Amino acid sequence: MTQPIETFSEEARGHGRRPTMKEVAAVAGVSLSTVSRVINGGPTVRADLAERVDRAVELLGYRQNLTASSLRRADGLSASVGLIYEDVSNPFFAAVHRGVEEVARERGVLTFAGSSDELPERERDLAQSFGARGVDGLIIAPASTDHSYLLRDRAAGVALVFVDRPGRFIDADAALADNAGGARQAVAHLVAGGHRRIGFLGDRPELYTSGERLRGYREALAAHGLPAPESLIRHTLPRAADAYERTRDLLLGPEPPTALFTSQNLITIQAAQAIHDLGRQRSLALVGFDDIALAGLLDPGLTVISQNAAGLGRAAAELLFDRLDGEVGPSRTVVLPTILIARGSGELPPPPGAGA
Amino acid sequence: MTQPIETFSEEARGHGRRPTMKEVAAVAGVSLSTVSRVINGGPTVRADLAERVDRAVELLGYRQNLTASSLRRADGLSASVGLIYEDVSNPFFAAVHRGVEEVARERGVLTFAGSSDELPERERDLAQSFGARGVDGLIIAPASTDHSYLLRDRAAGVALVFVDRPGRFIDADAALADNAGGARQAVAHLVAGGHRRIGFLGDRPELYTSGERLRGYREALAAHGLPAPESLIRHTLPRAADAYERTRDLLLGPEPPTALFTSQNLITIQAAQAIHDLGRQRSLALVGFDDIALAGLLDPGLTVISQNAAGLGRAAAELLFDRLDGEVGPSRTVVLPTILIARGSGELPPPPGAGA
DNA sequence: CTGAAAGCGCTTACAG
DNA sequence: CTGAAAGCGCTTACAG
Repeated sequence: MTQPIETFSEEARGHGRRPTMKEVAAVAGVSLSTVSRVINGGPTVRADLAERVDRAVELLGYRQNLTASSLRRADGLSASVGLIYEDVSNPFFAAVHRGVEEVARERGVLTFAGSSDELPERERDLAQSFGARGVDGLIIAPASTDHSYLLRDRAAGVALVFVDRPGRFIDADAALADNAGGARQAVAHLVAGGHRRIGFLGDRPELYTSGERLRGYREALAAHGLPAPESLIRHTLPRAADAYERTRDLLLGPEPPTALFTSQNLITIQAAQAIHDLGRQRSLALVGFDDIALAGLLDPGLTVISQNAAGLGRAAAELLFDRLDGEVGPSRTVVLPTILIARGSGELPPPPGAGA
Repeated sequence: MTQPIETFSEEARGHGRRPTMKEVAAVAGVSLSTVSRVINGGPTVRADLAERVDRAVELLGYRQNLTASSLRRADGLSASVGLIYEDVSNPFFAAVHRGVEEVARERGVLTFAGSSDELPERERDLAQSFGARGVDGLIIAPASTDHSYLLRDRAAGVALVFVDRPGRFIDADAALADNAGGARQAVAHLVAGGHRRIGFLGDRPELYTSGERLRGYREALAAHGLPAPESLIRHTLPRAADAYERTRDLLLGPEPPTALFTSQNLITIQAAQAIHDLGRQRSLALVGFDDIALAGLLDPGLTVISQNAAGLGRAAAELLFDRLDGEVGPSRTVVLPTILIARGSGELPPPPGAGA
């Protein structure tokens, strides 16, 4: 393993200025107004003047200053939206980001992303920073538990949509997965496979998604007349990395489950590692929420509840643009269904003597 | 599986206005200048006036308009940087993003991200959009093959750093992984394990990283006196998804390799799937460039060349902020080392009769 | 220390 | 159709 290497090469850096519209006007020999009309595709400019402007733009390498433009513009729009979520490097949020971007791009709108690290104060800082930069809308996967601070921004005309988790203490549009339904699918699947002791491994329970998935887990057990003792339920605190230890606790405890439902991609990865290290990958059933790369290549393959992350991003962006287009109706919540993908780990039977 | 559900609830949306500094001044009974001084932490404001301003800010819910602010500011800085890369949903770039954000955050600088989809024209559009919004700097993982279009932006004072791949036709700072070195590590490892027919599966060869990794592959084979016939080399065209088919071509062809080096995370995933589907996971050695979640849980585990993606992002951001801090020296290239992580797939021996 | 005035780069009524 | 002027929300010399 080598050390970092630095190589050097030469070139002076000019700290010049960007040409202004005024300079373009001077070069083209027209007024500032005319240049503005040409740049903004105004309908009524004589062909030869437009031509002169275009040449001057080309010559000077002029680029419109959008911040100055939106400052004076009647609609005040900046053609940008802010996206705030927990962690850029979580593949789930990356896919949400992708979905938002796809829709925004079609409208020539730029996406600014920032991660909150699950810290309420960082979420607020980011929302404020985006607001101070004049974004037209905000898409937030909430970390904080009180979003009333956003009421002012919305009153100021900033469109607002929540994704993955709804806002709290604010009534706003949201795009959510069917978290409880997905959890019910997972548990029902394990019950159908003969399991009666099914463990739950989740995030901090205050998190909306984690709470909903726990609710679905409990509902499904109740629907099948099975108990849900607290001894089968574990929460990772404070980070998903703890899932490795929590899995060991559960499996090495006095009354271990015969199957495990893990509520999130990073937790599933840790749990799978722990199960593997205990040599239990063929004797403990596992269903995880969120699909994961390589899940199909494990032996057995990893059974998952897949949510449509890019779809959530797209749905959130569509809700947002509806508002920017003038939609003034009551707030809407879009709930996307989940899919169970059976690959083997969720179909392992309980050991002969277990259960009942 | 249920249909998407929409639920409605009620609340009127106010499309009001954000309070201005002028209004704060009126409420506080001071001049605009004084408010500006208080907001920007100016040194010389009488305590009681500052107090009145603070109260007015609180009362009105005033938030500074940063676009107007940077428009008039002497340094013209906007405290934001733009990040352009191929795909938000590729975990490698997500980790780079994360690294950039960590460093930017420490300086109160916001990160705006956009993906180029590997399209040169989209990269240019994004760079232009970011420029029009007044970013202080641009960090680019290049898709295009000619970056001279950025010379103007840099002349206008925009700091510029490339990450993962260097810029072309422009002399600029860059943060790169030791691509060729990592590939040499991979091949040397396989050769040491007894392999003499080692296949290469890479991206489009025009891509810098892919080209470098191919070069490292060839150099390592040459260094060990082994031939590198074209029949052992495959490129995915146009997308990594083709890697599945290319792997089959290679393994089912007339003179199949006994080991495979895959040059990128998405390609490795496809190749591993193909190898698995052919039932060759225990008889074909595999080393992939880039680490992947769950790689350790495969059987055998996946041996990889790991690059420090977050480190690349951090290094790029540090180069950028050095420039913004006034560093005017020649351009610098930081090269980060790679690490080989042996997990099993790269240590499989060639079959008894194979090779020389 | 404070305020009135000019001006950042643009768009938009308003005359012509 | 075109241009001169006002003004978006702010910062920054410049007087006082």
